[in-house]
Amino acid sequence: MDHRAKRRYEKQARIIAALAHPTRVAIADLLRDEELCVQDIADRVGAQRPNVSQHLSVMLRGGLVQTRKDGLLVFYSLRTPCILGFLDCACRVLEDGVREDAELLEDARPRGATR
Amino acid sequence: MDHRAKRRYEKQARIIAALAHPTRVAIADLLRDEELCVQDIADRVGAQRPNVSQHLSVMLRGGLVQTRKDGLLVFYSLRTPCILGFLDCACRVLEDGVREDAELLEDARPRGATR
DNA sequence: TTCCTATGTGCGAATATAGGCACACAAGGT
DNA sequence: ACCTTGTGTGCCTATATTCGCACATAGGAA
Repeated sequence: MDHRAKRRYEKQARIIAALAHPTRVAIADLLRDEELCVQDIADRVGAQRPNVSQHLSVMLRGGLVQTRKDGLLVFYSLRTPCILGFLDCACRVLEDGVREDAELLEDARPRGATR
Repeated sequence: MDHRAKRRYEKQARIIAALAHPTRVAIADLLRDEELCVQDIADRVGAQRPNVSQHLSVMLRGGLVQTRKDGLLVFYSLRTPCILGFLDCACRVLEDGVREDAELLEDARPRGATR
């Protein structure tokens, strides 16, 4: 593998990893169409401030979010909407999985069986 | 946060995490438009068979790839093309980052300076 | 058939990395 | 002076990653 390609894969993986955590997925979903400060995110996610702050710093380092300071508060917002495509694609993968499982069950229950 | 939503975020994060590694990004890029067996992937990625096999098992468990056995070989292929959207979006994030940095440098070099 | 090779995968151990928690501190508002 | 907000630090635990080795399987050759 090319050395330049290797570097690119590392950077891409770093960005993807910035979203590879349940709390960070929840944060991205919260920021779908509004900007929020750390305390609000912590309240809605159900985590503690330092924890949320750390996750936000990971997402900020990855370039997924941007900040806007307003007095005492720091508002976070998504930097590009295509990040939501991650979540939607993940949902599609999940849907494909359940559809496949459903088809397997169809085969096991040939006709008319209700239970 | 709702308990059901929490579960969904965990599942989404698990799928995203299945791609959050340089080697796995490289594998997804290799499988962009062709199916490959483990040995070929190992050769092109520059890793060892057991290592690639483990990464593929992670991607398989996450539902990102599917397998097709043909005699001695096991061919892996992407299960849904929207996964490539992950990579493309990651590239866009990177591009936005360099564009932003370039703009900052523009401000620092007002006019006509070449070096 | 028997032997041999190639492929893929599971297992165990060592290392590296991430997550979570508690605390303290800086900045800004009242 | 006091409170709120956000962030940094240190510590511990859990998980991920890699490697070497061994094993099962499938195909070909003698």
